[in-house]
Amino acid sequence: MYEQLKLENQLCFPFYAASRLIIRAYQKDLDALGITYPQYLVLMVLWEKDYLSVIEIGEKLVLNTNTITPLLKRMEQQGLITRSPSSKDQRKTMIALSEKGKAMQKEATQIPNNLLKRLHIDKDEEKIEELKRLKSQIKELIELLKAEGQVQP
Amino acid sequence: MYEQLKLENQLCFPFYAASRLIIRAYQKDLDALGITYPQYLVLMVLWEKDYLSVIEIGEKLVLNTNTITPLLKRMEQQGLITRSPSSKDQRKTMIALSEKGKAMQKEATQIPNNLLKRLHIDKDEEKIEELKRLKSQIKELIELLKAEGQVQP
DNA sequence: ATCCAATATGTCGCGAACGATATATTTATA
DNA sequence: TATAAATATATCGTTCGCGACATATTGGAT
Repeated sequence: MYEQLKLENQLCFPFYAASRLIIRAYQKDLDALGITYPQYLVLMVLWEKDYLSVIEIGEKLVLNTNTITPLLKRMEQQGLITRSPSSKDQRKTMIALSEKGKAMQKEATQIPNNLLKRLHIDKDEEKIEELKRLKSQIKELIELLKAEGQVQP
Repeated sequence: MYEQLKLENQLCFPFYAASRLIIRAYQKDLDALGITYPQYLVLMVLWEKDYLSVIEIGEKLVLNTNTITPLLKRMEQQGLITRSPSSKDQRKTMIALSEKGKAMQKEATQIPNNLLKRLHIDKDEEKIEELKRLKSQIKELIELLKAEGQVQP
């Protein structure tokens, strides 16, 4: 009984397990760059658009300042980024890529493809298309979850 | 340039974000029970099959002993489970549900459905079917990722 | 001008995750 | 039957995530 409480039948668990397994699969490449997975995410955000506030980065990664601030401080210590108050609004801490942080983009280009290689599907167009569709569906779910989270209690 | 490094185009990020958003959506129900999300997962494993070794639980949740041992100790302190060495193999620590842990199953039955309610799709058969298919696809990916992780370096 | 709510960031403490490593017990092998 | 290899668990240190709370700055409303 309580069929709905079997791990097998849960929606939540596959996401939890897949997320960690993907991060593990990335580990080797990230170790080579000397960064962690969340740090990699921050860099990706900044490679796309440099000079953002703490909260702007947080919005993109769905993370709060209590997670991001210490993360960014560690990245500053490693010389990947700089943190400086905005001249327009003294409350804001603006984040900018350092030369080291910028240079790392080139080294990181192969990381997404390496994951596909590790899964032996980098030549499998059909499988890659399937993953793209999967990604789109998950994005829809994310929007649904975000909307729910903003409902007033 | 470096189109493949946009957060938008990453496969990894949707899983990472979705996983955390789902856990957040569960939070209210878990708070009411006084447990965390990983603790909820451990309980689900034990509700399905009681009296398992640390490693057996770890295999189901894709977690190592360095994560699970402290987790189980906290659960023991809360009186949810008991930890005792196996008589057959003194190396094994066997985990069993306490009465409190067993009783919690009944209180937890509505948790999975509450998530669907929060997303306003609990009556939407079509959407639920879509999520089931999504779950199956993610499970396939998980198997692929697990197999990769076991390759000798 | 003054006060107040909103906004932006940071701090603190706890509970995961996980790599590296240690310890104890069992099993296999010489 | 010694002894090495395998197995099961635990410990330690670092980095997240995040709830709760504190601090500082800004933009309005009076």
